[in-house]
Amino acid sequence: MSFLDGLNPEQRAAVTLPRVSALILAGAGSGKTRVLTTRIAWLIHCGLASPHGILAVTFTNKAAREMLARVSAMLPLDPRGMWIGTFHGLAHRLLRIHHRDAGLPREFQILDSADQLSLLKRVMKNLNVDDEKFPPRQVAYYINASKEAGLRASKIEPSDFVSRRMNEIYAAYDEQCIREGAVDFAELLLRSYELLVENESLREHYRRRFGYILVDEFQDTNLLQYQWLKLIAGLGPSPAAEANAVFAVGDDDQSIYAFRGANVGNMQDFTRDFAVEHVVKLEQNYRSEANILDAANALISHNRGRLGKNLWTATPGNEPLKLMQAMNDLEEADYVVAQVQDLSERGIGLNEIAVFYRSNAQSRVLEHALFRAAIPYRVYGGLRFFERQEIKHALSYLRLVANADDDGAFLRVVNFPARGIGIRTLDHLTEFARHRNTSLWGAAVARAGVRGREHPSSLMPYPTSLSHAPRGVEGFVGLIESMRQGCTGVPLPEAIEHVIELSGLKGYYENERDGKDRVANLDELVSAAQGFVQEQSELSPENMLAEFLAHAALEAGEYQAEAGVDALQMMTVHAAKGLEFHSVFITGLEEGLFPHENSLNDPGGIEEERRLMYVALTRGRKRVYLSFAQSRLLHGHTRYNIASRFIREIPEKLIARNAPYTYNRWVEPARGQTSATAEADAPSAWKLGQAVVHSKFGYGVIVNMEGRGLDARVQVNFRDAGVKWLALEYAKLTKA
DNA sequence: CGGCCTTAATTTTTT
DNA sequence: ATTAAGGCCG
Repeated sequence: MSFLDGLNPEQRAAVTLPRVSALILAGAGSGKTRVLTTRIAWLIHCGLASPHGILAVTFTNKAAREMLARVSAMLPLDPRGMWIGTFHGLAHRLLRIHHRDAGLPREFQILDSADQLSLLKRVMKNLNVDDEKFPPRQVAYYINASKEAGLRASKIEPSDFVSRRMNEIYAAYDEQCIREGAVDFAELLLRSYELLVENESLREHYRRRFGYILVDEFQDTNLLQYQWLKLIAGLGPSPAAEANAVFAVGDDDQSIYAFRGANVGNMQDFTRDFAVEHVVKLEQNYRSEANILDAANALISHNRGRLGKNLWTATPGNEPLKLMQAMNDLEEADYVVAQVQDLSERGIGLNEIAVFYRSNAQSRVLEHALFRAAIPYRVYGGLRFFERQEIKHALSYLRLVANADDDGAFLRVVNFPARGIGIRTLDHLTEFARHRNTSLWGAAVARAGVRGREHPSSLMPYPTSLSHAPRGVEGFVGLIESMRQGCTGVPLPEAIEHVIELSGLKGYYENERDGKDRVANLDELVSAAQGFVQEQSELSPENMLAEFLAHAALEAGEYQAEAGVDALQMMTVHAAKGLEFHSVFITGLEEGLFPHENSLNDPGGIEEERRLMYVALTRGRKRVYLSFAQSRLLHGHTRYNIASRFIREIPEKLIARNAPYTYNRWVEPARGQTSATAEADAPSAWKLGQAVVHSKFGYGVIVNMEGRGLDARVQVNFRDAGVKWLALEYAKLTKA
């Protein structure tokens, strides 16, 4: 078979495995996606499975799209029979089909994280929870973690007063979700899981259907996702005699989502639960040149408890990694710009060059420098299209049209654009709604004295001219009613256009000083809907709106994808997973930033950061540039950092430095050097950013100072001992 | 009620 | 630095 050509023996073995469960340990750049897609093509080609019988789960929408594209390229078939998608996407698909069995309204909506938080805040306000003691974010975390552990509020035994209260909020939150017909991300998984647990015939149906299940990025699955898989594969409450074949592909060294519940342990559990006999290791890397791979291997060897895998390459290459020590973040950015220009002049396309950073906040300075140098760039991540406020507003109107009980959507747009509905009015509506156990919309309708949506014929007339948009609750109710009428039987893009116009959103932003982009985005939303309708042509028109709204929540989306434009690629390291580039810049390699300070506290945090660094390194094919800055403006204040430990964990012989080099002055003092005390130096000698040595804590950098003379204290960021305040009078501090 | 102002808090990563 | 929330005045 031609598509088996060019596979190495291990890849071929994996692709052609019989109908058994298997774990594929696929190192970075070892052809993982190729193996997955070829496996699907092979199964279908050999008649072992029909497209209908294949379930392929990926972690990102992008990966799902790519898989679909590559499979369709290999086989002349309509790929729509296959279920290929993300966990959330597939769970959503199940729930849409079986919404009745799952106890959900037909038009249920998906809450993204921001929606979830605002709903939660409302619930907490109702319960009079002190949000000082219970920060909504933490409560949200508790709820999500509980759901990911498969636990409903009723199943949790509170151990203390705090968790009792948390649990009360959790229960109230879920009730409110039901009332509004809203489902958050974790709920998609939990509810579809429960659907299958409780409904044996459904479970049997899907188990029989999906004889072959393939999972990408298995190391990133959480507990609930793994249970979900087991259920569909036939290892549920009433285990089938023979479980389905689960083909799990993963790399423990690239597990970078433990912070949100991913459980690498699933890999070991999997081999046990599915009695896996075939563990295939893909260890040949086809991506990076030897030096880069050596660096990555050396770095990751500092982690303990790995499954054990040794990546090698047949590609030679001794181009050293380049390391730049910059005075500050501006200089670092200039360095990146200069190097990018150099690469570009050598004929490397900008699309083939990527700049990575640990957190989104770091992109700003880089962007500024690139802009000045007139280098086109594209930033991935950051504010997503569907998360922009004007888009959220427009979607909220649509959500109200689809499902009037959506209080979140109601609150978002009831007074936007302003129509004279203030806090007082809303308090009344809220009170009324609570009293009558109805939604805010129900309360508004009652107050406006208009019949509900069951009787659209009794609409009050609504002016099409917007010169004097109706105000007050009546005006709003009339507006939504006429939107609802204007949207029925109309193609989705036109319906959206209608809503954007009628809501007054467009007019509002047209009159705003900086509203140009927002108007453009609203137009873009219509285009997005057009694209969506074309792609989803098999959907029935009445499902189209709900599906589009779900799509918006599930795929926050790279809609401004300017494919074809040659632009430098900028992204967080997380966003870089799965990609590869000719040249890669890893910036901000500083203690506290990368590894991030927040990761230092939790167990395994450093190892996850190291895996993140490993991912970053292994993205590069030919060249890797490392950089760090001694000082950096962050959150409006200058921070003084020392070089990341990850730099030291790469063998020196693989690195070329930008200057005679001192590792940010971590050089051991010459033997016998006199160690002066603090008092011996003039007070003015201590400056921010000064590198110092402490007899006990070792090497560090002064990051803060206060007081004078004998009272003077300095804050030092130590390489190994963390950040400490020291009294200069007593501390044995030496300039390094 | 609504807009404008000040103030405070926030920031790791994202499906 | 940016943004969310809170307070004040028209």
